[in-house]
Amino acid sequence: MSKYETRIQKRNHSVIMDAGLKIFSQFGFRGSTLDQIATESGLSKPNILYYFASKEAIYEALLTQLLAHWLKPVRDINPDGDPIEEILGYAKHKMMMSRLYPRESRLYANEIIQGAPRIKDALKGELREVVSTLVKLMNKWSSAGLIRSVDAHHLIFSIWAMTQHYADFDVQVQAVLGEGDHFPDAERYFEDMLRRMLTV
Amino acid sequence: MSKYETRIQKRNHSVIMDAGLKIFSQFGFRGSTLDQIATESGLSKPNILYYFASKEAIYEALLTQLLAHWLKPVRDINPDGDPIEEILGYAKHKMMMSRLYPRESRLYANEIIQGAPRIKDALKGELREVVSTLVKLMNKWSSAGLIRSVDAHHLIFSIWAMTQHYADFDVQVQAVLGEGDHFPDAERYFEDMLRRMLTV
DNA sequence: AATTATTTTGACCAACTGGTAAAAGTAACG
DNA sequence: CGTTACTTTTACCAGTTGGTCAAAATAATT
Repeated sequence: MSKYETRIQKRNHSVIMDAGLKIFSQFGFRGSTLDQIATESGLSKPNILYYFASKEAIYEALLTQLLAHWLKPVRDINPDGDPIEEILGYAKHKMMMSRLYPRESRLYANEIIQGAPRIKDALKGELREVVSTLVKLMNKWSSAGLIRSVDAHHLIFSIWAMTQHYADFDVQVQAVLGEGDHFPDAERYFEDMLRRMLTV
Repeated sequence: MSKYETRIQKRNHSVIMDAGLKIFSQFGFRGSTLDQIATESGLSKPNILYYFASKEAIYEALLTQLLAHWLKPVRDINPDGDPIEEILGYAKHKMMMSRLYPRESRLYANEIIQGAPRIKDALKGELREVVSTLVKLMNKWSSAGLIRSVDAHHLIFSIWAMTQHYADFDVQVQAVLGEGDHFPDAERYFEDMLRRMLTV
């Protein structure tokens, strides 16, 4: 039932996804061209269209893959773990993803900024549902006096905003702080912030 | 010395800037076309190019105007005012700008995400300088025991990240929370967060 | 080795892109 | 009213865009 059977298909499929990620994350959907993706992947343009039906198909495959990758750590939050450590663990994981996969972050940011024309349904469905579950858990925790009472939705937004910022606005961060790895300081600040917000 | 003398020039110049802002903020520079801007502004394409030398010229004019608009409230922070209220005032002002001018925010975000090819110099110059001044002021305040000792750079980043988020990721916020004005709740959460971070 | 299935390429296309040139239209002004 | 300066449009262009098609090249299977 697998769609990509031969080793050539497997390899080229992933080569194209890689190239697509690099190009789309830099220029957005409309700003990217198949020629760029072709050059980047080392394949010819018709060859790419042999593996993907269209430019849009590559982009959508990337978004789908991304959203799954994105939501997993939220789902992995353990309702029976230590509340503060669970939330901090998620936040740190998200920050690590920003450091290791900034292109994914930028691809997503590009899509959202432009109104999420291709994943609005997933946002209103899957994402909303996952967030809703997490919010209920947080509210349970704060009712039980395990964390401070905060607006759970906006707490989650602040985690996303911060982690996303260090990936998407990297150029700005580097311009202000100078070139280098600023994630250690960012993480320290971020953890302090969350502990202050969550500690009763 | 003024570049736009006649009333027709004034009107059309601003009509084009408006249309450009709308289009560029939605699709980024490469994803936007002069035809779109022409349609949006109600002028013909050659007529637009009578007022601006090129597509890029419109875009750059927008960015320049934007950055000034952006940095002003940072410069307006009063070193002799009450530290916490000054910082909170700036943060709230920035949040208000996100609510009132989300397109400007998105235009900027688009530019930065794509590596800031056209304003990197301004970031390394003007922006860095303004931030540097503010950081020194904050450090002075915390040395004097007026605010808690925090990493001033990352505090500023967290203000930018949060405010930018509610403008740029509006679709996502709406998808998660449902349609409506979520700024009041956001502001309440944000103020609480900053007070927790800054209060000794 | 021959046949079949898969992969790659080169030539091509219609639609769209940013931008130009010149002429026609309109406003300003003495 | 006539002249001059400004504004707008029409027609156009060369380069790029996403995508197609049939043929050639390669790999897999018998």
